[in-house]
Amino acid sequence: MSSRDYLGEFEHIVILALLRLAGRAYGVTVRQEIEARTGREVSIGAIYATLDRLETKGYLKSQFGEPTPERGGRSKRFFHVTAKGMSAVNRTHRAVQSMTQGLDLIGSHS
Amino acid sequence: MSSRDYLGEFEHIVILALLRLAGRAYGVTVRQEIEARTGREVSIGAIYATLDRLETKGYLKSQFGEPTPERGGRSKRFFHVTAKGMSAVNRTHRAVQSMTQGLDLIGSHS
DNA sequence: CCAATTTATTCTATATTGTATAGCTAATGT
DNA sequence: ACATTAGCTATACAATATAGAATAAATTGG
Repeated sequence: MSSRDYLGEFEHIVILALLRLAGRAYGVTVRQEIEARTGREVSIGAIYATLDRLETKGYLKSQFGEPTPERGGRSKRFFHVTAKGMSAVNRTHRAVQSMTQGLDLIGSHS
Repeated sequence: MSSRDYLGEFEHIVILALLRLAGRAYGVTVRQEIEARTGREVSIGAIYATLDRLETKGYLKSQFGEPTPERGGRSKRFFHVTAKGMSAVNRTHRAVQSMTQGLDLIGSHS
């Protein structure tokens, strides 16, 4: 466990997107999922930079997929969260949770 | 609402500490609260830098308190969260919440 | 097979956050 | 006045956030 143990705000969002996209997570879908869920618009460059950083830290692994039978376009790079990545999300979650405990914030009850 | 609408990871933790400390939040207590709740150790400088930035953004306000009847020492600078700051926390919370919806993370059920 | 089109990734550059250490100030007590 | 205490400021640097332009790999039409 190195000095920077918590996920950055955006790293957190991105890794959650990967978890919900499960097997079909790659740049474009990650971006869509974030926008669809939160309404937040992010550049595709921001997504990849973050994915790369997370992979470097060992929180993600990626592999290129076979070309799909669609129109055209380069092959997708699929990402998935590693066990180490899961610990990081959980750690981050626990921290916020413990600080939130007992406070009355919107969406915090039930 | 400017381009950077979400609280950074540490900003988030700090502002939550202020909320739970209510009227008695100043550098030292904020640091203690974070350490007590999360076990995370941060330098006092990190705390102030973040408080200053949040205040600059209008998320916090501060004022110096009267000297206390204790041993000695400089007077405390008390911080409180503004309405704008509350929106920011809530916005940040909602984002994570919406991305977490339905996922099975530790501490996410109940 | 070549050019155009499509989808996706990589590069690069900059602003904002995270974080620590050292140094400075304002009270109090003697 | 001086030492001691508690707390705040200054500064510097590393890591993260973010966008835009450039590049690459497929597919299809002619």
